[in-house]
Formats: sequence, structure tokens, C-alpha cells
Amino acid sequence: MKSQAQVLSPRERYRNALRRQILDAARAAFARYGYEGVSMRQIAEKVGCSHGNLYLHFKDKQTLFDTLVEESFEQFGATLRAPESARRGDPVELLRKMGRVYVEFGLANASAYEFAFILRRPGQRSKPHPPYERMRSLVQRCMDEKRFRRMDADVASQSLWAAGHGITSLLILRPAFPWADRDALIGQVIDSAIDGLLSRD
Amino acid sequence: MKSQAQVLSPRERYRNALRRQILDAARAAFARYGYEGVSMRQIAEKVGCSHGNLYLHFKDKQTLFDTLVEESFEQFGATLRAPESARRGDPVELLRKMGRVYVEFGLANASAYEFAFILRRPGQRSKPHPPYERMRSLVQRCMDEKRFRRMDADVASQSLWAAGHGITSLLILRPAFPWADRDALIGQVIDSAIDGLLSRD
Amino acid sequence: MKSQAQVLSPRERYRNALRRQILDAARAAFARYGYEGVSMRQIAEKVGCSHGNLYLHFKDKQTLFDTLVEESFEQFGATLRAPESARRGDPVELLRKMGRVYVEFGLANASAYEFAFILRRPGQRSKPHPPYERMRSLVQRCMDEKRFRRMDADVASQSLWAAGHGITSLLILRPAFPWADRDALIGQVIDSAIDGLLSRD
Amino acid sequence: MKSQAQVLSPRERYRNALRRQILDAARAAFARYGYEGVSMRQIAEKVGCSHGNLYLHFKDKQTLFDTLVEESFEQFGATLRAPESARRGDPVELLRKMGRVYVEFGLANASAYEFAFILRRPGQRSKPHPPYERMRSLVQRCMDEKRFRRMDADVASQSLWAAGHGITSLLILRPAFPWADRDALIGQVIDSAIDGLLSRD
DNA sequence: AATGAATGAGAGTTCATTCAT
DNA sequence: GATGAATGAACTCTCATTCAT
Repeated sequence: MKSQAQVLSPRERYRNALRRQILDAARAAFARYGYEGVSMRQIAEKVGCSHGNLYLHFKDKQTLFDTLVEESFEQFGATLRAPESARRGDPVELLRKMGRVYVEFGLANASAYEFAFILRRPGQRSKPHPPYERMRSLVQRCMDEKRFRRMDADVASQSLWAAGHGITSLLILRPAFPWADRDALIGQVIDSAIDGLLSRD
Repeated sequence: MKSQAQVLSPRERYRNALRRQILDAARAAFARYGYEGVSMRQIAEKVGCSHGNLYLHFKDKQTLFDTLVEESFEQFGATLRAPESARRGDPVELLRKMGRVYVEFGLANASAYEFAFILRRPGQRSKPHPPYERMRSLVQRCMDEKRFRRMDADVASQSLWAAGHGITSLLILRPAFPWADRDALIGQVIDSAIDGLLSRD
Repeated sequence: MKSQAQVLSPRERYRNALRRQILDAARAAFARYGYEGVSMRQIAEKVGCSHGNLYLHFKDKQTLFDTLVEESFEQFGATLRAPESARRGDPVELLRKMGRVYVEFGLANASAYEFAFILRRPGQRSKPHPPYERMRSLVQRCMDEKRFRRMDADVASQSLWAAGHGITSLLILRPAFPWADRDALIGQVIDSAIDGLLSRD
Repeated sequence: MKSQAQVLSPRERYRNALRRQILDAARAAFARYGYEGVSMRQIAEKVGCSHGNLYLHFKDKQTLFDTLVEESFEQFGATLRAPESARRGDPVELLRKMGRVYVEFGLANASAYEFAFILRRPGQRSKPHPPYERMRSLVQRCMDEKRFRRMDADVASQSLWAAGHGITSLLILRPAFPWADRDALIGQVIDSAIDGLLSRD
């Protein structure tokens, strides 16, 4: 579908590549030091170009930052769409899988995770984002199929999100902490959170 | 023990009060805007003194910040010491209580919580802090008394911490999100996390 | 009257002196190169202080500039108040005298004159300024006393202003031009402009 | 004479047209914002070409500016040549006419007027320019024919120029001022200036 | 001929910090 | 003990200019 858009002049390809490099350098820096802790000059130095050059790609620092936030949410949305799209199969198992994907994607893309869920942002929006919406509809399905106890669907969904966010953010923000076995820990967190919603009989 | 420290000259008392005001103003500002987002001048203005004055109480900006981090951990330690000190009583119920205290103290002292567990810091230390140690010993006791399944005590403890941190940090960082009933949500998170560790029989 | 305001601590006096130095340096620079042609750093260098220092006296460049404009108008107002205040005496002669004072003050304070009447300004106001108002009332008096022909008082006043401004601004802006005898020229310009308004009989 | 210059290839004609567009855009911009207040990028944007393109027509910004100054003087010279060339007829009336043409041409070509007579320039030359020379010779003729009093011809000529320049520059620089009727005002200024030179008998 | 990517200088402004008073 | 004047570095951003394409 985008096939004709793929035909780029060398110049355009180079331009895109540089833009990509800037975004990557900026993402890493912002994630580590926060918005105010990073200067355009520092980003440019990491990229290896003049700082003026950044302004040929992004109007200003805020726009560069916003682009990264947007990008991060899109990445999350795309990743979490996959497991949910499996319409059939045990919805509880789907949720478990989704939880693990969430955490693992967050760890593998730590800076994107920080942009999406940790970093304070100048212009706070905080609407229910697509990843959350997907999870919530799956939780609802679990209730409809009597796999989960009847309860407030938002309480249930948000308790799952809290658990997943808790382990993800701690592992990202406190990498030096003497963590137990990573997989076992993640599994325990997710399983507890989901099992705590199951019907008891 | 500290009795002789109580005898303060008026001058010393004033000095201490000013130091306290500076810390409070700085804590609020840092928590909202981050380390680089706050200037010494801004802090001084909130306090109502000259910016030069700050340097009579704290060597530099970093020291002021570090003092707040230290203080935050101490507050947490003191708060969580109380429930644990009840040596008798159902250890599982004690854990539940401890979890709720953790979350509620975190929410009531959001900026302290951010200092202790969210904000990235220039000089990262990240040793197992006292609050964690206390919880871990309680978890161990639950296992010793067969209330919890036998499993790696660190996996168990850290899964509890993850859950508690998850809900606390989300509520702090995303206040504009349409959260479900706060108490119900907190209860669900903690109960799931603890119930997931119980012996199954 | 301002006697008690004269008691300044040495610090205040020094501060005022520095402020004065900054204003003088800025006035000369702006008059020669225009608003955009002068940088805060250049001004600081002429004063012999750091450029940051300027911001302790003026909020920003625009404020520094505005202060100079204000000051220039005040100087003009004060200077032109003197001849006019002589309530009695031939009003035509008063006007002649006022014209000469206007031109000579403008030449003696060329940069102030440029600020007041030549330089384009970012925020254009252009209301009838006090100097003009004073002259206009004198022109009116000349008409009332039948010394001037009956005509539109604004046409008359503005034609005088135009003549005075013309010779003043040319002498300031084109100092290298081979001018005729300065006093004779100024006298001729003013006399023509005023005589052209006299009643003819 | 210029006939062979008229034969232009389409390419050359296009090139000339573009050069013309650049000059026009630059003239308007410089006149409004001054030399330092205008960037090459802004000029290019108004023209609708790349900023690099400007350098194919003008070596640098200063050269572009100088070209405009030159051009402005030429326009004035050409305009004022017309009335003077009428060798016969009342020389005083010719002068009056010349004055009005001067002012009106200045107002109609405000930016050219600013370039020629108001804007400060990096490299100041300020020799008696052709327009002045023409007027001066006409003044001399008035004296020779006893229409003007005997006096220093430069004082007389420059007093006329001052009057004309005064009203022209004020109307250009202070458009927001509440001016009286424009034509009446211009007429009064010129008539006063010329009548002030007439022989008295 | 024309583009636009790139640079390095320099703009206005704010900052942490020092120090004389 | 406290002030606030002062500095120099660093910030974001814009500019004139060059040059490969």
C-alpha cells in the first residue's frame, strides 16, 4: 500500500536516517535525564552533527520531545494489538500473555516505556490510552464468560495495569537493585494479579 | 536520649525553621518539575529569602537534593516500622496492613515517594532499603508458618513491592487518568498480590 | 522636595551609577545602529561588565530600550517647558525661541532625539507628545491674538514641527554633508516656517 | 542606445525578473524593519525561492542592501529632473512644483525615501546628491532674477530641503500620528519655506 | 541555475555559585 | 547571618554563508 512512498531519493533517505538518529539519541538522553536535563547541544553531539542541524528536523526542543512521546505510544499500541487480536482461545490465557508482552516490551524499549508511562510531561493529557482500552475489553470478556468474578471492570483492569506497570517501572528505574530471577518475578507478579480476579469455586 | 538537643537558642531554632522551610519548598518543587527543572532562585523565592541564603544551609544544589532523598527514605522507614513491630498476630494480615500503609503513605507524601522510588538520581545507589527489608522478613515468616507457598523469598517479596509500587506510582504520576474507586483499586491490587502467594490446599 | 530620597547608601549610589552607565552606553549604541543592530553583549562590553549584569537592571532588551525612549521624551518635555512657561511676551517671539531650543536640544542630544522622533519602534504608539501639545497651544494663542492668519491650528502647528524636525534630523543623520553655516541655516528654517503663518497686511 | 540590451534570451529575462523580485521584497522589508531586522531567509520566503538563490544574484546581504540604496537615489534623480528641465517659466513656481514632487514622490516611494535619506548606513558617503544639486541651481536662478533675497545660496537651498524632508520623513515614520489634512499640510510647509526666501518689497 | 543540508557564530536569557558588604 | 551584585557557563534558537547535489 505504501509502496510508492518507498521510492526515496538518496537525499531523502539520508535525511530520514539522520532524523532517525536524532530521535534515537534524544530518546535515550531524555529517558535517562528527563526533559530539562538534556540540552539540544548534547543531543547533537551524540548524533555527531551541529546543534543548529537539529532545528532543520524539529521546530524546537518541545516538538522533538513530543514526537518521541507520540512514537512511544504508537509502538505500544502496535505491540499489544497482536495478542489481543487472537479472538479465540482462553481469554484468561490471553490476558496472561498480554501482560507478559507488556512487561517485556517495556523492558526491551525502556526509554519508550518511560516516555509513555513514567516521565512527567509539560502538557499532561492522560486519557485512557489504546493499550489500556485493549486490556479492559479483554477483562470484560473474562467476566462475561464467568472466568472472572463479577466486579467493577475498571477496578479489575486497573489492578492488572498497576501490577504490570509496577514491575516494569521498578526494573527500569532501579536496575542496580539486587533483583531476584527476572522471569520468575515477572511471572509471579502477573499470575498473582490475574489469579486474584478469578472466580472462586 | 536526644534530650540535650532540645535546648536550642532562639537563633538556632530560627535557623532550623528556615532550613525546614527550604527543604519543604524544594521538595515540592523538585517533585513537580524534576531536578533540572528547578532553580535555586525559585526555591529561595518560595521560601522568601535570598538565594544566597540557601548556600548557608546546603553546600550546593545537589546536596540539598540529596538531603531530601535521605529524608524521604527515613520517613518511609519510620512509617513502616509501626505495623511490623506488632510481633504477634496473623502475619498475612500484617502484610496486608503493611501494604496498605505503604500505598497510603506514598500517596499522602507523594513528593517523598517520588524522591525515594521514582526520580532518577545523578548518583544511583539502590541498595535494598529498610522498608524492603522489613517486608521481606515478614514474607519469610509467612513462609515459615506455611501460610505462603514455599518459593524464593525474594521473588515473593519483590512481587509484593512491585504491586504496591505500581498502584502508588501510577496514581501519583497520572492524576488525570479516570481512575476507578481509589480504595477498591488499592485493595484489589494488594489482595491479589498477597493471595497469589498463599498456600493452595 | 526630594531631599530625603537623596540619602542613598553607597551601594545604592553605585547601583544607580552603573544603571546610568548602561543607559548611556545603550543609548549611543541604539542611536547609531538601531534596535536590532545592537546586542546586549556589545552594550555590556562598552560598560565594562558582564552581559548577565544587565539583566539585574533591566528585565530584558526591550525594557532597556523602552526606558531610553521614555527618558528621551521626558528630556524633551522638560526642555521645552521652559520657554513656553513665560506666559507673557510676544507669542510669536516665544515660538521662535521655542523652535530654536527644540533644534538645539535635538542636536545636543542627538541620540535622545533619534529615540523620540526618528527610530522606528517595535511597539508604535505615536500619540501627540507633550512637546507638540505645548507648541500647538502657543500657535493657538498666536491666532487668538491675530498674529497668525486664521487657519487650521493643526496644519499650522504641524508645519512648524515639520520644519524643525527636518533641519534637526538632517543635521543628525547626514553629518558628513557639506552644510552651510549651521546657525544661519537653523534660523532661516525656523523664520520661514513662522513667517509663513503671519497675518499679511 | 540601449537597443542591443533589449535582446534578452528567455533565461536572461527570467533571471532579471527574479532579481527584480528580490530587490522589491528586500526594499520593503529593509524599510520596515531595518538592516539587522531582516534575514536573507525572510526575503527569500517573500520571493518564493530558496535563500541560497539570493547569493546567485548578490554577493552578500550588504551588497543587496547597497544596491537598493543606489537604486533609490537614481529614482529620485530621475523624478526631479522632469520639472527642472522646464527651462522657462517662473522659477519660483518651478521650485514650488519641485518641492511638491519631492514630497509626493517620497511618500509614494516611502521605502526608497528611507534608503536615500533616513536609514543609517554602514558606509556613510553623504555627498551632495543630484536632487540637491538641481534644486540648488534653481534657487540660484531665483536669486539671479531677484525673486529671492540675496543670501547664501546654500543656506537657502538647504532650508528648502530641510522643510521638504521634515514633512516627508515625519509622515513616513509616524504614520499613526493624528495628522491634519495631508495636502494642506504639505502645501503650507513648502509655501512657508519658499515664501521665506522671497524678496520683500 | 537552483536547492536545501550543513555549519559556526552569535543572539537573548537564565543559572549555580561566589563574595564583598 | 544574610544580602544581592557579579560572573561565566550554558541554555534555546536564528543567522549569513557555503557547497554538494
